Amino acid sequence: MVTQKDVARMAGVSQPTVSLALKGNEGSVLPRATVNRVMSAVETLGYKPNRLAQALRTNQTNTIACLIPDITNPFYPSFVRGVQSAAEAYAYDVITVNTEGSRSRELHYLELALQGRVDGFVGSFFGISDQDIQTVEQMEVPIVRLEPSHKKIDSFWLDDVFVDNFSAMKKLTQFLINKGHIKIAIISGRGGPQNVRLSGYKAAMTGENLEPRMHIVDKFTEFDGYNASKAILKVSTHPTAIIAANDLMAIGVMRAINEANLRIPEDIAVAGFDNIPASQLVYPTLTTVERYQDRLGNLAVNLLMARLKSKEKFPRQVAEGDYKIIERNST
Amino acid sequence: MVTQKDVARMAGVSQPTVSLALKGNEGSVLPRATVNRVMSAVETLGYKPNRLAQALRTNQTNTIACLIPDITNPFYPSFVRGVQSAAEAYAYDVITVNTEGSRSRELHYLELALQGRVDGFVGSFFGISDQDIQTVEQMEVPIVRLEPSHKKIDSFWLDDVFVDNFSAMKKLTQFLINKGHIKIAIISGRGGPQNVRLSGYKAAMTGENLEPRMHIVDKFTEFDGYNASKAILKVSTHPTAIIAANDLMAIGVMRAINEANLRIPEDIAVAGFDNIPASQLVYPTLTTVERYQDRLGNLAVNLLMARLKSKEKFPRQVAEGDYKIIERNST
DNA sequence: TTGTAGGCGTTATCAG
DNA sequence: CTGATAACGCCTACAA
Repeated sequence: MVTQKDVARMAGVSQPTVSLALKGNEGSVLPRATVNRVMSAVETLGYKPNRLAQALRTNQTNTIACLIPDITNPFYPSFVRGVQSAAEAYAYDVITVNTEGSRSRELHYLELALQGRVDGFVGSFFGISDQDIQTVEQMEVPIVRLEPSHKKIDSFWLDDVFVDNFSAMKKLTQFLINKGHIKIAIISGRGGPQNVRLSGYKAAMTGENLEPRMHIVDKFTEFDGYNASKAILKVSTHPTAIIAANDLMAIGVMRAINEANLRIPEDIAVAGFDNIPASQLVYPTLTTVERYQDRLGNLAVNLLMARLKSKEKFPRQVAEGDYKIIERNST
Repeated sequence: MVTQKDVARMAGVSQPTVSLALKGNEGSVLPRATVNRVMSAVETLGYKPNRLAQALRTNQTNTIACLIPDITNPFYPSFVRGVQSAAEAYAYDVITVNTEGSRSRELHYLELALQGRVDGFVGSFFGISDQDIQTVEQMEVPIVRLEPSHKKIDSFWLDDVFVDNFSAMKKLTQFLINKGHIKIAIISGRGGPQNVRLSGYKAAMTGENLEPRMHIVDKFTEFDGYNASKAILKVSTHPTAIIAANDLMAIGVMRAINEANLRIPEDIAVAGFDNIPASQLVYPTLTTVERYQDRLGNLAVNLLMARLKSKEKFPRQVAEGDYKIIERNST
């Protein structure tokens, strides 16, 4: 490994001088000539700074961790992508970790910071509830969470980015109502973002004096959507539109409708949530809600960097991301 | 940050003794009592070893980099997952990087090793051609590539894992032939794995004295599959089966067939390659080839670890992964 | 303008 | 059995 010492020897200067020359101070205390000599030595030797040593000395690793429940869940890769590209712009590395959404694993990975491995966190913390905030506060590590809604808490370390799932689902429901649908059912789970979406649906329906038809499921796969719709379609007064709280379930809904020999959207309209890649590959293509996860990733990193670059604590930041109803052929 | 010094003070020993106690030598030179005192101090103080400092000292970071072209490409997440879970078992961290498949970015990220940030690499190197091997050799960093076929080269640092794309596609084609198809077309690109698959198709067809019908495309999206099939379907003697070199294109093929008011599989059978999540969400579900990417990820990490754990160089390793024809409703 | 000295937290090699 | 001591590569005073 080529070190500053090697460079120093070659340039005929001392090692600290090399260090100085490399950081290229604009007010440069060093004379041009010296800097040039050092630089050409760096060049010919192929010196690369050892970032571990830098980190040990400066106490910052230029690395952040990105925690997500599961990289194979189609919602996350583009968030990760957004995080990585933003981080790269700041010359930061990203360690991506699958937490399985479990609290213990989330807490476990937060220890990466205590081991001096990362400077901060970005990601989706399902497990860490508001009562863990104390723990987090005393770790004194900046964290930016990806949340389903605006949470009001006090903290000097926990920032949030969020998309307003409530109004997104409210708007999606309203969109169907405006299309003339009266009997609109929803299939949704109770956890995390899905619960918030459920409320949005309810708000839209009751706001128009329509009766909410809610079908609660435990898990959120295509299969769960399929099963739930089977039940829904059995009833003779079945709805003319079904909303699923995510695209995977919506695709299951579509299959059930197909098998019942009903047409989409003529007999029953279907809408989903998330705009996963598959949503435009199914037939008919699925109306859904885009959350611009890549931008959320960017946003999250920007908030994190604001903290990392600032020497002083400052109160919690919350940034809202865009969403958009994507109208396709299923409605 | 709690350091060994703090622990030492609390346990009434010197700092190096703490270091000794922690690594729990089985032949333990240290008396039980001392170890216990140290351990309880570790416990109460919540000491976590600073891995940067360890890395600086030992010259190994316990981190590997996973290079892939694009995390949003549905093929990769489960490979990454496999890599991460295997690495975790070895107590290694994984830094995942998107290279865009560009040679310059791949070479750039290989510098992570020179910066002392990672111990080795795993992933898909599209850009690094065989002529870069010299460069790689003199970096003296272990790399395990995910390759589309068995490549015979000499190296002490480059290992490969691969799935035999040639025989997989040959088998898939044979599968269709056995179903009675005579006129079977393929839509494929020329690059990387697709080229190998193309050869497999050709081998199967000529082996049965059937005329290959090859449609070469430049890119490999759903849209490209759609366009290519439009052309194919125009001809009156159109094939009774279409193979696409990946699932995304196959799904495009299915759409084109739908729009031509033909039935799948009665009029035309369709098969893809990769078993991406969407392939079982489309209607009808798509017959395709599973490559068990998660296992490949595991395998790759295992090969890498063999090198990292061994103090001596040894000749190149090549490991073959499984594949399987997944028969679904499109054939 | 440059070099010397000290230290970041750890491990390894010695004496004692 | 244990405690100094040095070293990993780098950065930051401060002194020359």
